[in-house]
Amino acid sequence: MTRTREFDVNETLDKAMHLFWEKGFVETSVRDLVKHTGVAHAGLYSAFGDKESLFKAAVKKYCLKIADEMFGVLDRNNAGRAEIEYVFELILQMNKDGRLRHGCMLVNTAIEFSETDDELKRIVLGNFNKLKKALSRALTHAVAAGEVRNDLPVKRIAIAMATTIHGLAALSRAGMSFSTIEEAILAALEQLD
Amino acid sequence: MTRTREFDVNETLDKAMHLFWEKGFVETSVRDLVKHTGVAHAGLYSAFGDKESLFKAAVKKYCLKIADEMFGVLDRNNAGRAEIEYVFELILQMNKDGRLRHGCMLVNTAIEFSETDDELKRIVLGNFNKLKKALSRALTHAVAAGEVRNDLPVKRIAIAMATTIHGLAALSRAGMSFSTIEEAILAALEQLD
DNA sequence: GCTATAAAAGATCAATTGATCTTAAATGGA
DNA sequence: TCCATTTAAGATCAATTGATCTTTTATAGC
Repeated sequence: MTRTREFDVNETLDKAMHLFWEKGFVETSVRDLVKHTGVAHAGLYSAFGDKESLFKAAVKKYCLKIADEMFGVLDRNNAGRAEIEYVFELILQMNKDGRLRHGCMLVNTAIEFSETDDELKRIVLGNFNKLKKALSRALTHAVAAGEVRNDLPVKRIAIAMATTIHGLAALSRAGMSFSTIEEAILAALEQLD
Repeated sequence: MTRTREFDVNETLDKAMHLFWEKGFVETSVRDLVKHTGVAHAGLYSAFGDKESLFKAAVKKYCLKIADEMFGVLDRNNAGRAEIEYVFELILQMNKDGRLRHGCMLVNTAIEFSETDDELKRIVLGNFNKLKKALSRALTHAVAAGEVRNDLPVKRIAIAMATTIHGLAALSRAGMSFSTIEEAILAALEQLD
């Protein structure tokens, strides 16, 4: 009884996410979004509400798609040292192939928004804590399995690693050299021995 | 033979710097600057040029005033472990008393600008490298003086510490808890033993 | 085929932006 | 005292913003 939508909502959200990831919220105009997604102004508004709602949907999609892709491996039942090393290896690889060229959308959002939007602040802090806990679990397993030094202060190292990862996100966006990124990652892993 | 300026240029730049530090470039309007500095629109333009020039002057002032205040101690002739510990202690203190509430202006600028403005990108990367080199020098002295483990990989740990400091800047702005900041700092210092 | 409905397209709105222009006030040497 | 010059104040400009409104097009049940 009604005209069918011609664009794919999920695909459009994905394109919007990448544009917001690159340019942030205020520097991305609705016209930019129209051009980049190929969806008309009214189409975006009917599907996602206003620009702010679209941005928040994009951030949530980033958490599910990108952050989970990067750190989901830590949630495996008996994730240990190998999974932690895999995460840092992946960060290195993503730096090399350009996937972290724009940094981390959550860190970018923290800088742009955490002082003015409580929901976004909660999302950013929540994801840091999620990463911290996942690292803690994996480190605990690693200690039990004798894969790391046995006096390792698990919670402290988990926080240090999560902090390093967030620092690397900022440095990646800033265009830091690959070799510097690599050194920071090697130092993070050497804390385990 | 001419009317004297009624406002102090340095003081005005300082006020503008703090507003830009808090809100970033695009979210700070010229009207905000007029209100916050108490200097009329034309006064700002005659003294600093356009908004972009004022922002860059503010970033350079931040480097000289804030960054030097935080890390200048590392440039002392024989800075060693004590000076490194002082820097991290200062970061902790500045988190506690709110001076890092808005994060680090250089990290904020990196996120907002390093993809679109080469001069600002150079300034941000240059300051990272300056910090890295200062830490390297101090670590080298610390190794020579036997203040840290003697197999310490100086360059790598310097990069790791600088990365941690940049991560802490992002987390501070994001409103991370004081205890988490403290744990990250303790982990950074424990790498020395 | 007809009609009610919703999507697509893009014109248009008021508000805000950075920047400029106009006017009035203040200064200090002649 | 007077005038050339610079500053201060703020009105104003064109451009851009997010959002809405209007018109056209496509759809699916009858």
